[in-house]
Amino acid sequence: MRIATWNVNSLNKRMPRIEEWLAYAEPDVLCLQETKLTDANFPAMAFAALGYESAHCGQGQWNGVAILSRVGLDDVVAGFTDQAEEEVTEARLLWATCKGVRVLSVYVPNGRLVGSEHYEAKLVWLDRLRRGIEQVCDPNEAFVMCGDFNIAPDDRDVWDPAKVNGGTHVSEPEREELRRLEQWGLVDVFRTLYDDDRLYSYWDYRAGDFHQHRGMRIDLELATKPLAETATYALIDRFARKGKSPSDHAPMLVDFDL
DNA sequence: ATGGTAGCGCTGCTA
Repeated sequence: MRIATWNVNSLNKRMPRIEEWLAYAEPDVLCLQETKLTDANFPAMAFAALGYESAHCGQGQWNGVAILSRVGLDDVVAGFTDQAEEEVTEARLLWATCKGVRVLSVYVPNGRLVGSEHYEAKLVWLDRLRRGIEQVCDPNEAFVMCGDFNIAPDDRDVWDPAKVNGGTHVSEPEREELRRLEQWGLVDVFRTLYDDDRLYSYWDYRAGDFHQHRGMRIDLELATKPLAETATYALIDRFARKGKSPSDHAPMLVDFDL
């Protein structure tokens, strides 16, 4: 079972590339972030024509998360576990079950500058999400949260920890939130397969960062141990970040032996 | 060359 995640930075702009990528990467499940669409404008029919059921949680101009699946898509819910659907104002969380695997598509707030109100809100947001996971999920079940965490787990996951984003994405309180998820029972699946540095998933559009390979690994799949132990292969597809009109993120996929 | 882009949507915000 191939489960992928991709911050597409506008589904409208990226649709041709996404359709091309679905055809050659053939994920069973694809989590999307930053669709920047309302639900009414989400192209469910186009995905259905490619064999994918889909669900979307959008607000329009910003954010927006989706899950595509060709192996079933059940129990779709948006938002925090302690939040009624009508209270979901920021479209950053979408849950579903795909062939027995609980999947969460997640777009963590950016945080902007360390110490800013946005940074503090990011930490509160992460804490609320983790507490919800601990209440609703079981570390012994098959569960994977996929998406743009806006946190680089380790210094080897960034080109220069002193120069990125005014300190966000690499600060200790943010990384502590990741470690709390790990303490509960989640595993950064990519790191069970690769130890190397300089394996990035995001490069700023500005200053030729992609071509200078000034990037960060902030797109993650965190899986419970029983699921993570079945992982046989992972790939951050840098090819999909090249060429005309790419997203600033590459897609990542993981093969689980299910 | 000491700044650089991209998307949304129409002015500046977000990343």
